[in-house]
Amino acid sequence: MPELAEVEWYRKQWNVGLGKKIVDVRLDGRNRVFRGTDPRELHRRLVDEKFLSSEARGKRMLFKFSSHNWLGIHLGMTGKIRVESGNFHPNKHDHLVLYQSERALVFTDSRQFGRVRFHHGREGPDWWDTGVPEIISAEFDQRFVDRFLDRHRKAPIKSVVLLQNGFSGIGNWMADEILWRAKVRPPKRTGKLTRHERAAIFRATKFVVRRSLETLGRNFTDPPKNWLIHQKWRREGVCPLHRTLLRHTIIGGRTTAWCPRCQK
DNA sequence: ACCCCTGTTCGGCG
DNA sequence: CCGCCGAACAGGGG
Repeated sequence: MPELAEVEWYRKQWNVGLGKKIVDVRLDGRNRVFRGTDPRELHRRLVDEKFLSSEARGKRMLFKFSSHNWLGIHLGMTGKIRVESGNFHPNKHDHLVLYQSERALVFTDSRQFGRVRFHHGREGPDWWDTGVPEIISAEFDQRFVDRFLDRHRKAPIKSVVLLQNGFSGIGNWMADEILWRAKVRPPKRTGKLTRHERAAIFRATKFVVRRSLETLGRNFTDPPKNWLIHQKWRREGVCPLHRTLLRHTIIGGRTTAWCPRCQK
């Protein structure tokens, strides 16, 4: 599921455990989700430490613990974060469980495309600061977008909006939502976009992200009824504007829905 | 049985 | 070396 707005919602699920100590950790270090990290160190260092804070950037999350311990989580396609009771017993896909006295903080991921990273150090993990601006920040402006688009002239715009180096946190449904709102055809080569279309893509990106954070990101409620996402997966999905039948294509290996009437 | 998938990474190709 | 694309990862759901 998770794109930036859902990630934000998942991140907050563990907030109920803020300020409380981790009393035990359960994990299977051989699991793929721990690739590139040392799960034994994670286990050893987190026990007895307090959960202090968390933050999200794009689709990534960072959880901070006392004594300079940091936990990074990426949910991949099917990852989820939730809270269970203190006597919770993990099931097959519950790859990481942080027990506190009153609850269990659980990371689960059936397909194991997600990832858990651990870092110990006063400075915080070097993999956290990528230099890519958050879409809601002021640094994500028209100039940044223009420069990014210029670097990918040959690719279809749909693929470019999915690149995390530029459009941090945008995933498949948000990309389609943005291009539909900007009235741009997803297969269009990025280098063929007019100045006007680039501006529309920039504005639509800001808008879709902001509104998604206010709905999905806040309490997992649906985005507005007149958004494309509600039609995109329907066999007979129609454009929310004037009920034209949507067209479906594969772009960059991803299912893409768009309105042949609105999008040029 | 078969095909689909809201993500990322890697190898091949041009 | 760079940019682009398809495959692979792994499992559940339609």
